[in-house]
Amino acid sequence: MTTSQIRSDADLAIALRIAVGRLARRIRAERAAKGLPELSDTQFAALAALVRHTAMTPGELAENEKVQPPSMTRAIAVLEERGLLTRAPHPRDKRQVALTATAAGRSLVEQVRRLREAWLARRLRELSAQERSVLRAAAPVLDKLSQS
Amino acid sequence: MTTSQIRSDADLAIALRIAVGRLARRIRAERAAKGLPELSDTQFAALAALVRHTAMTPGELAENEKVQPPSMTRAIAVLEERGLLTRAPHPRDKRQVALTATAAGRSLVEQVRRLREAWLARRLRELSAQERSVLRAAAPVLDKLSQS
DNA sequence: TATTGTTATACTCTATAACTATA
DNA sequence: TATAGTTATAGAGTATAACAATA
Repeated sequence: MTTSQIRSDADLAIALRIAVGRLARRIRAERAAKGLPELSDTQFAALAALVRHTAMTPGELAENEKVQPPSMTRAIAVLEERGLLTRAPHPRDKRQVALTATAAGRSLVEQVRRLREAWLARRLRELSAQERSVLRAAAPVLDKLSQS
Repeated sequence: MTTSQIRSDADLAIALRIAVGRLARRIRAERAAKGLPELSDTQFAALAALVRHTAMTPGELAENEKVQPPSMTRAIAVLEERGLLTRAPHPRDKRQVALTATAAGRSLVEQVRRLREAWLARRLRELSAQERSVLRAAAPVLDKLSQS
């Protein structure tokens, strides 16, 4: 089927699955391209979470990224070696550790995001004004879908 | 920023990046959920390519999925062990191998797709008719974006 | 006793290099 | 000589199980 023949919700689901999957892969591919430090998905996701929520613990990060605690331990070790995060004692619980992104860590997350967004913004400029306005209307709906 | 305040193309790029990335992860997560045979991304992508284009060679599959030939050799070996594809001599070139998905392979690819689309179709039914029509208009534009 | 985090160990996936068979 | 595919081997990432420190 082609996307110009979307009738039922089932057809819409198929068209969205294909387009969203391919677009997400294309956006993700922009990370590796530009000589930035290579981080795995888990490492990057953990660092991005720390940029957003400061002083998270390894357990919270593991839960957040749906990996097992030992996997997060390893990811954190790599990020610490590269100076992208620091550890501090947890204020109340001596078993836990409070992690914080360094300035270098925050900067790296921003650079990667800018790369991805720049690629997408270039593609958007190649669309017609009408196509862009369709996407502008769709963005909040896609966001809602993604949160369900 | 929230998606209700999308003004510039840069803002639109940010909103789309976030929503598309999250939605793609959510759709992909439906594969593992339901007791189907576990296949890696490369294995599944190779099998899906064989469902679409019959009698591909290992080299074509490797090129198609952007992996090195030895990685595809391994993926093919797993798919063959599980009875999801079969090998045949290449008609002209004895160095090459012609691969074909078995009935079981085709069936598995369809089941995984149905799972993902069913999840998405359920989410779509929770939207208003107007939201669905916005997505219906956006699907071809997203498709075009993803192909650039 | 339960929980947080780490270490030990094994499995999977991918890559590069070397090899075999065919063109 | 060059090409298609495979085998050998190593590196990165994740998981389960076992352990130490703390609650």
